[in-house]
Parts: sequence; C-alpha cells; structure tokens
Amino acid sequence: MSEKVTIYDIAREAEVSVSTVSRILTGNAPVNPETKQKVEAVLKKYDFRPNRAARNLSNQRSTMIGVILPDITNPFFSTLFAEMQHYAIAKDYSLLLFNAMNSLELESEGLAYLSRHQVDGLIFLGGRVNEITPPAAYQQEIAEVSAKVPTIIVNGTMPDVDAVTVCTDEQSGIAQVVDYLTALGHTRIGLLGGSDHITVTRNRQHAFREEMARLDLGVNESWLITDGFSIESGEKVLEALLQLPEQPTAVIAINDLVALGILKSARRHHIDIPNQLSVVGFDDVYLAAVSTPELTSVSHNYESFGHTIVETIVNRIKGKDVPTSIMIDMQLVIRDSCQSPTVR
Amino acid sequence: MSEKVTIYDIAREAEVSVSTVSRILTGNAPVNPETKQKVEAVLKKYDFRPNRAARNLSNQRSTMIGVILPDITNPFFSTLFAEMQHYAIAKDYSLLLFNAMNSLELESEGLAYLSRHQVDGLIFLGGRVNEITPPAAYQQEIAEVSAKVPTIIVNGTMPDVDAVTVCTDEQSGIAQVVDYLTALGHTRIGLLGGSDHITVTRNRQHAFREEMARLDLGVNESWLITDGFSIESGEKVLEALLQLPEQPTAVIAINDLVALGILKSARRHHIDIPNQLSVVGFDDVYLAAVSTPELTSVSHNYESFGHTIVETIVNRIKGKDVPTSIMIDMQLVIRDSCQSPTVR
DNA sequence: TAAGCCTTCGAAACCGCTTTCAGATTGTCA
DNA sequence: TGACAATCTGAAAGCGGTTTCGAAGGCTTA
Repeated sequence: MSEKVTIYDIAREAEVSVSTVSRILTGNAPVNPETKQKVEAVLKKYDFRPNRAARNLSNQRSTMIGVILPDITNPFFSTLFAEMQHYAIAKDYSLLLFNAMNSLELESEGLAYLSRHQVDGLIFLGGRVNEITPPAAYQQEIAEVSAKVPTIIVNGTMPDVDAVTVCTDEQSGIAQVVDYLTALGHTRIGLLGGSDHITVTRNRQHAFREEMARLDLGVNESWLITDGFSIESGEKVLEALLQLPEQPTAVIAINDLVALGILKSARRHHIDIPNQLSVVGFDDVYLAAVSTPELTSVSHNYESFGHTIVETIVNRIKGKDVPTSIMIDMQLVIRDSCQSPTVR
Repeated sequence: MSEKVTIYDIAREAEVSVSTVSRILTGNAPVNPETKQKVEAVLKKYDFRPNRAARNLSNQRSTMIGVILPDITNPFFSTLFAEMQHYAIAKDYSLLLFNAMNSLELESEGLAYLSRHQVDGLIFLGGRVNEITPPAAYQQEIAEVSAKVPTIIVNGTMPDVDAVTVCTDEQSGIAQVVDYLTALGHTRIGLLGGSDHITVTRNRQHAFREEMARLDLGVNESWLITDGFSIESGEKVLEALLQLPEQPTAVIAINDLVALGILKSARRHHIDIPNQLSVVGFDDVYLAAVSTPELTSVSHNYESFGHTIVETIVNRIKGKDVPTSIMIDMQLVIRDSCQSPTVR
C-alpha cells in the first residue's frame, strides 16, 4: 500500500508529460522510439498497471462481458463457461458471471446486477431465452437491455429483441444420431426428456421427426416423453416408457444427464444397455465418458463453441459487422451405449 | 444511449447540489427528509444508477472479490461458487471468477488478472494453496498479493502468507464415517484416492489413522492408495486394491468422483456394492444422490460454507477483526452404498 | 534562408462520483 | 433577544486515467 504509483509519477520520473505516458500505454498515438524506451523502463521499474476504474471512467467502457446462465453446476454450462472465459481473457475482456440458480425470476436480478456493472456486452446461455413463450415482462426486460448493450443469445431466441443468436445445429446433430441408429438396424426410436416449453427441446423433436420422415420411418408419438433435464427426469421418463404396451429399441435422450438417469433406471429394472436398449445422450458432457456403459453422445466442440460466442460478442462490441445468426455444428461421439437391436 | 444521466442532471432537476444527491445515494450524511424525498422522486424518474467506474475511482475500491479455483466443472467447486456468489451479491459485492483449468501455472495469470481488476479481496479455493510443498515462486506470488489485498484460503495453507484460512473439519468428517462403518461391523477399512502432495488428502489420512487408533483398530497401509481426484482415479484405485492379497470390507473415497469411479470399476468386476464392499464418498456432490447405488457421503453444508467464506472476506475487507482460522463442520449423509459386512 | 509540413509533445479539460470544508439556516437556551 | 450549537447545504478539489488542441521542433523544398 505504500506505493500508489500513477502515470503522473511515471511521467515525472521519465521527464515527459502524462499524455506521453498515456500514449505509450494505450498505443494509439505515435511516440518517439527513444522517449518510448525511456518511459517503458520506468514503467517496468514500478511494474505499473493503469488504474482500471480511472481508465473505465475515461473510456466509458468496462471491458467486461456479462454472462447469465441458469446453473453453473450443470457440466454443460460450466464446461462452456470455462472455455469462454479462457478465450475472453486472451482477448482482454473479462467475463462476469451471474448464476441464476435455475430461477427465471432471479435472472431479473442478474440483469440489474450486470447493468450496474456496466458490462460492454451480455451473453444469455439458456434460461429465459430458451422459453418458447416467455412472459411478456421477461421479454420486455431483455429487449430494453439489448437496446443498450450488445447482446447475444445462445441456443434460444427472443422475439423483437436486438440480439445475435448462436445456436447449435440440432438438425444435423439429431440427423447423425438417427442415421447412426438406423444404420445399426433400429427403426423403433424414442426421444426422451426435455420440456415442451423449451426451444431446444422443440427443435430437437422437430429435427427428429424430419429425419425419421426422410428415412421413411414412422415416429411413435408416445415415445416422445418430456419431463425435464435432470438425472431424475431421466429415471422418470424411462419408467413412463416401460408402462407403454410397446417399447422402442433405441432412445435418444435430450441431454446426457437424462441419459444417465435412463441408465440408472434401466439398471434397476435389469434392462441391459446396450443389449436390450440402445441409448444416446446429447451434449457430451464429461460424465458421458465415465458412466457405465460409456455414453454415445452428440458432442459440441466446447472449445470452438465458446470461442465463437466470445468472438462474436467482442466483434459486436467493437462495432464490426456480425451475422445475426450463427450455427455451431455438433458431432456424434460413439461409445458403448448402442448396438444393433437384438431379435426377440 | 440518448440518456446519459449523471448526478449533475439529477441535482439540477431537483434543484439541489450534487453533493446532496451524492449524500442521498451513499446515505452517509444526514439530509433533510423533504429534500431527500424531492431528490428521490427525480432519481426514480430517471431510474438513476450511479456510474460504477466513477464511484470506484473515487472510493478507491471495486467491491469485487476475486475467486481463483482449479476447475469450475467440478461440482464441488461449482456448487460452492454458486452459493458464494448468491450471498456476495446480497452483500453488495461481486464475485469475479478465474477458472485455472487445473493448471497451477495458470493461476499466475489469474492472479495478474484479478489484480488488474483491483479486487478488494481474494479467495483461493484449492489449487496451489492445497499443495503441501508449493514451489517457492508460487508461495512468493501469493505472499505478495496477500500483503496488499485481504485474502482467504479455503482448505489449504500457505506458509508465511497473511491470509485467513477456512477449512472443513476433516477430523470430524472422517470420524463420523469411521464410527458409522465400525458401527455397521466393519473393521477392515481402506481410504482411497487423493494425492500425497495435497493438504486435504493428508489431513484426511491423518484423521483416518487417528480415529482408527482411537477405536483400537489397525490400519492396513496398503489400503491407503492415492491416484488423484477424478472418476478415472477411482477406477484405477479399485483395480489396484483388487490386486492385493487381502481386501477391506469398506472403503472411504477421498471424494465423490473417486467414489463414482470405484462404483463403476466394481460394476465391471461384478462386485456388488454395498453387499460385497461398502463405499462412502466425500463432499456430497449432487451426483452422489443419483448414482447407483446412491452414495453415502460426507456433506458440506454448501450454503453455510459459502456464506461463511464470503462473510469472512467481507469482514476482512471492512477491517473488522476476523479469526485467522475458521472450521466448517461436515455431516455424514447416509444413503445406500454401505451395509454390514457379509461373512464369507 | 525562409516557407511549409509532419512528427512529437505538453497543458488542460473531461469522465462521474465522493467528500472536505466552510457557510447558511434553524433551533435552543439563558 | 442574543449567543451558540446543531443541521443541512453547496462549491470545489480530488480520484487516475484519456484525449483534444495547439505549439514546438525537425525536416524538406524552393
């Protein structure tokens, strides 16, 4: 605390004016190489770091990007967040996280929190933006904030909101799974988990119906059962499936947690996976690789996913042109939870 | 962007001086109720929020607390972080997270990152501070930063560093487990997972030996196998155990992930849990409740754990007296992964 | 050698808020 | 009614940077 070095001190010691020091610091004005060297020596001597608050005040920006997500405990979000943060820091931005604890209401507090911080950009990962018909008040809030600060919405949309959307290519992801399963010989396929009011769920269901139709396979609507996104949901959804008179030979889970729930429930019912039932997950969370059996899943490339998000928001912040909608591709990762259907 | 309301605008419209407005905003000086009401009306009219950068600059603080942790993907850390953040916001502080991606080296970058942000406080969760003998350079770095900003270290220590430590009560946690297992009839108990150079591991091993000794039970040192903290480690460690001529009837895992790995590996070897082997985990992460069988584990009360951490750092920031070391208690949560040893 | 241009530098204003310090107002008590 | 204290208010000086604007100096060119 003894030292409180400012650019004035630097300037005095280097025998130049503060503006020269500032020019060197920001690098946006030419300065004589000799003076520059001289000043830089002093800078180094004191290990000088410009005061962030002062700089922010002067620049009218914070170089912080706000992130609102529903649950940092969910490996999908935490993995993605980690990648985003890594890349953001490399680009000299900071990520300020707000974890909404699975409460859509709490997101309002998050919005207030982040705008109090005057973030330069805002990223929505799931939550409200994933609701198919969000309450008007929520939409209004997001519309207001996105009018002021560059906003991007991941895997969701908000009508009448000025935001770039970054979406994973459900279409292709589902198609890959269906093609894989049918290649194994499956024709009776279910899609389990998710919620009817969530965009991602609807998109995947839609893609599923389309791909099945394309292959001239029927879809049994009673095999599309929604119940949420958790491991518990997965358990319940398999229970429900087992009540039906007929069962599929393969099921696609809306995400890996649901798939893990299905695995757990199947174990309890002595259903051998993949022998009696093939299961594929979605998101390829790190848990997929450690379950028994290891889960075949549709993977995001988290690294490039995260980078794309950050790249996009940074470009928007800098006023560069950015496409209003970006697609992230997904890839099937084959492990041990599927095999050809056994003839019974 | 049209509106750029400052306290000058507010002052003008309310026909008072800026200092009066400021006094109302900060609340640290008396102001006439009538004027106050008048000003507050204007404040509300414009939905005025004081500029954070300006306020920080003037106050010489950021009201941000930095958090360095090794892996936000690990449910222990993400759960704890979520609680911390929730409480911090309630106390008008913000948490700035740095995820070190399991790299001790990267933590240096994190330190630089957070001090660039001029955080008012710093929290270390795991990582370097958990190393029994950290490289001198690391220690030096932390010593320097902790000399400048209030620091707290969770579940670890750093010699010669001015920081408050908040630790979970391993002693009691282990004792509860051992007592529970012995009450079930176990006498042959192992402790699996963790790393020899990590404080928490050593503490738990120490506590384990003590409690066993207290109960006049011997500990078989070959049943203390370390291999890391991941699910994979759990698998490996059980494999190793199975190579031994004699096996325990119960094992304590260093954390839940290792326990899950043990479960997975046991399944492969057709070892029935808990029938042939009792397993207990540590940390009581949400995955513990959804494994098969559901895992008996030693639980932190994450809520009060997180609150205590934040409370402590805030008190230190405010200059209040704070004990230099705080203990958090743990509690055994009994589920389905243990039973009395079967006579063979 | 003088005129003109380009490069580099410094003084000063500004970003928006907090706080000190002194002055104005009101109230209290003798 | 006057003196004094207690409250409340306003002007102005920071906080630590960035940036504009004008001036000084060096160089080229006629």
